[in-house]
Amino acid sequence: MPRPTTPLLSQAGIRAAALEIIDRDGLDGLSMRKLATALGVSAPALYFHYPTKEQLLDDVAGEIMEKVDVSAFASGWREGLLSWARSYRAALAEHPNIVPFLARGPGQRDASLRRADAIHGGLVGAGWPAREATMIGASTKYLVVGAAMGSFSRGFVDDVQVYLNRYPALVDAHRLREHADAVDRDSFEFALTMFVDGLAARLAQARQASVAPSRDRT
Amino acid sequence: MPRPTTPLLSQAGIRAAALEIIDRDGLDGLSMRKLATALGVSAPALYFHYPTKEQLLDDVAGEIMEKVDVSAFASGWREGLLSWARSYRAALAEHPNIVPFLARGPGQRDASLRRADAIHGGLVGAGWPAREATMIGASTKYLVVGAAMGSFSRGFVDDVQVYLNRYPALVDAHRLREHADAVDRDSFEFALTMFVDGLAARLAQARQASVAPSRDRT
DNA sequence: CGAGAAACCTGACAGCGTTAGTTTTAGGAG
DNA sequence: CTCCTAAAACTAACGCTGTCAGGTTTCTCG
Repeated sequence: MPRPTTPLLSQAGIRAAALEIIDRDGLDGLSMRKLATALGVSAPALYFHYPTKEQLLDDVAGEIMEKVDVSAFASGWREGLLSWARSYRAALAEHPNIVPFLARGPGQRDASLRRADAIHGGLVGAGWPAREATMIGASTKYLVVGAAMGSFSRGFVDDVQVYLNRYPALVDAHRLREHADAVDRDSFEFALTMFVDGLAARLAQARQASVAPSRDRT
Repeated sequence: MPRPTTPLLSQAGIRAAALEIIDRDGLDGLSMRKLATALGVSAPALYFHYPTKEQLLDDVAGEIMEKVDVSAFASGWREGLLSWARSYRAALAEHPNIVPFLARGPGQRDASLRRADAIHGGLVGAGWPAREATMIGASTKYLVVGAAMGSFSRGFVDDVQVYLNRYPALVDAHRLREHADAVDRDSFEFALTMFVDGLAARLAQARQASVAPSRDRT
């Protein structure tokens, strides 16, 4: 019974089902056949709507990235950067299983470039040199992506004995696992604050230097 | 001709060959059959030395992490942190294709915990509260892992556009790559500096507060 | 009303990680 | 020196994967 009277599939529907499976079963848990079954369809039917699995994942990732907010640079570079970083992290934390995929592809889709442009422009507009604006953007992204992948706290085992005997500095670390998510969130916020504080100090110093230039060693 | 007079395989040899393929062909480019062929052996022979591909990759990753240096905390938390972060990044940058794999593994092997112990201990010994030491460790790892994921190839490409506009004659992938690497390296160093500066300011402030406590607004 | 494209189907291919069962050799026991 | 077990390789095969070819039905348009 091919060619149904009303189409069974759509790109949006495929994306939604794919993301659901990824969230539930992990990235490796998504296969085209399983996805097709979930949609009540045979696997090759998907290829009518998406040329390849990679393209599909690219689109899913793009959809997630839509929630990233780069609009707050209007209220200052600090606000813009914080808002960008937080919304970025929140978007990834909502679908952590897709993060490993982001490690791969070139992913320089159009929307991604537009975001990069908004960030860079916001920073330069606030007085940052272009070169440093690039580095700030890259740095912030490091933080977000690293935090999304890292999950530092999950690296600890739950066996207290191990720590007591062999890793004396980590005696309390076993507790980390219980509130792993909270630790990760706090650590990200901590890192972001430290980084932005460092930036602010640098910018203040640069401005002072440009007012009274070339006066080393007061 | 099974059971050769002298063993054809060893764990170390398998690891070395696997890493070579990963470096050359990427993580997806490594298959057990290809690895076996490269070693002049049939695929199932590998399973005599490694129970699973995941375990093999785990070991390869562990070998790479051996080069990470956590010894410099003896010279102060700042030196320790910088040395750890830089050697960590260097180790990952040398084999960028394996980084996506690290996204998975919780890395709770023995060596990994020993490193975590050294870092945490070094920070606490230098006067950081335990909770903040945890967050500093996590934050630094975020930075390193995020940077290792190659932000440039995968995101902040606007600078490439600038580069192309400025030097239109040099649409040379090689130079472009070099430039991208340089931006990544500089950005990492920048992020690390800003972060550590922020930390230093916080520690100084905390010490001052503990000397003259609860005196807001001088 | 006929043609062609759209949207599904079944069947198949090569490659994947891994298991089962076989074969030859090495190393130690009697 | 012989026998036996365990080691270290082999071939064959299973179920899974992403993807392609080709067939079938239905919708849309001239």
